[in-house]
Amino acid sequence: MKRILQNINILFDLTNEELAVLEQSLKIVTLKKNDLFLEAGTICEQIAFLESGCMRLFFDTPKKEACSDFYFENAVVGSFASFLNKSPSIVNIAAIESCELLVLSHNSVMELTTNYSKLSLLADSIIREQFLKAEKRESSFLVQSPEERFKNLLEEHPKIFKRVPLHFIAGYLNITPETLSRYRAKFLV
Amino acid sequence: MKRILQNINILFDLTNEELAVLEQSLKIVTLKKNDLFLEAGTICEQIAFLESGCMRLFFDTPKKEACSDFYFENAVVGSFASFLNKSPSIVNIAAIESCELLVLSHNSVMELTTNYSKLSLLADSIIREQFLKAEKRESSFLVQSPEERFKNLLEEHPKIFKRVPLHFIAGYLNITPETLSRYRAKFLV
DNA sequence: TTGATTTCTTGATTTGAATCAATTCTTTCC
DNA sequence: GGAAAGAATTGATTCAAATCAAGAAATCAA
Repeated sequence: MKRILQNINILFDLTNEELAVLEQSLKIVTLKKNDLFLEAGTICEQIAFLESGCMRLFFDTPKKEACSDFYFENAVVGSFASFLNKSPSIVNIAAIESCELLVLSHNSVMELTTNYSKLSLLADSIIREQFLKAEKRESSFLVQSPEERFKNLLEEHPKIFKRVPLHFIAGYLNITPETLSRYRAKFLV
Repeated sequence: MKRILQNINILFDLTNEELAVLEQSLKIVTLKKNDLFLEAGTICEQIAFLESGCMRLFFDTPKKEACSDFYFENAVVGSFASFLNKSPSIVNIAAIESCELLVLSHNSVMELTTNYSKLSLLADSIIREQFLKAEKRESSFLVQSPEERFKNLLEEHPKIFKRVPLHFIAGYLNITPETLSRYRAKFLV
């Protein structure tokens, strides 16, 4: 059984039936580096659990690609704004490394959450998590300086620097790669 | 009947029973200018519909209050992150003007959404809306310059400038009041 | 392996916004 | 109504990060 299913099972104590239907609904998808999971302008029709690899969410901009979020093993991947509203996405999501995803279609999600109460709890819990993340992210822009954001990321998620190209991290922090490079030199990373 | 209930009724075509239970659950609260609806560190135990007046959401920071969102008539007010997770809020919400609020407790929301399908749809729709808003807001920081954010706000929500003190707007745009003042002079507002 | 991209670093310069400071304009409320 | 507090403007200066510009290092592909 996939690691992600194990984790979900541990947290939500699924019945055999729930586990079975969830497993049947999940489609395994592999992406190569740089492959798009979601393209801005299209509707996010699916949500995925990231079994292995890492990905990034980014906005299109004239000059650069404004990287905005990273996903690692066990993350839930997708644009909830687009998925839930069935509206065109304003974000892209792409693989940074080769990735293995367990994908749920919109229909599957609806079916699973309406018919299985524990899966509905799982969905709720994922949604709740998103709200926390969004609030923290917004606060980071409003209350921290770029340098503070850098130090904070370094402290809380040092592994990101091992796996993600620095120019993506620069985008996430909303600074240029040059500035990130100087921060790194300054703090002896 | 309160305007907000009318609007909800129009959108969701409630039954008489639904309308009645919703109305019974709503508690009318009035706030004076600067009164707090939610204080950072406490759990957001209630969500409100703003019947009249306007409010702001802001983060605590050492120097300034980093204003982050505004609410006007018909808005849904609260920290979803704190409300849904029952976790301490990292945001404050306060009245900018005298406000009349229709308040729902956490229990009421749970009861209403589990027992009345149309009210559950209403809740879902509010949640969906939040995701769209959060994604747009994040994109504004990553893809727009401060000056572009200003011009955009001026174009899309000119009335904000009529009702909200400028230093709050400056916080929302993540610039100083001085800079906002100069933008205004530059664009002849 | 080597040549070619791409990524990262380092330096010099520019620039936009913050800061500091002073004044005017508005509210608020005794 | 007038004093006091708060909000907004305007100017001078500083500063942090962007930009511009090479190079170095690493990755990729032929």
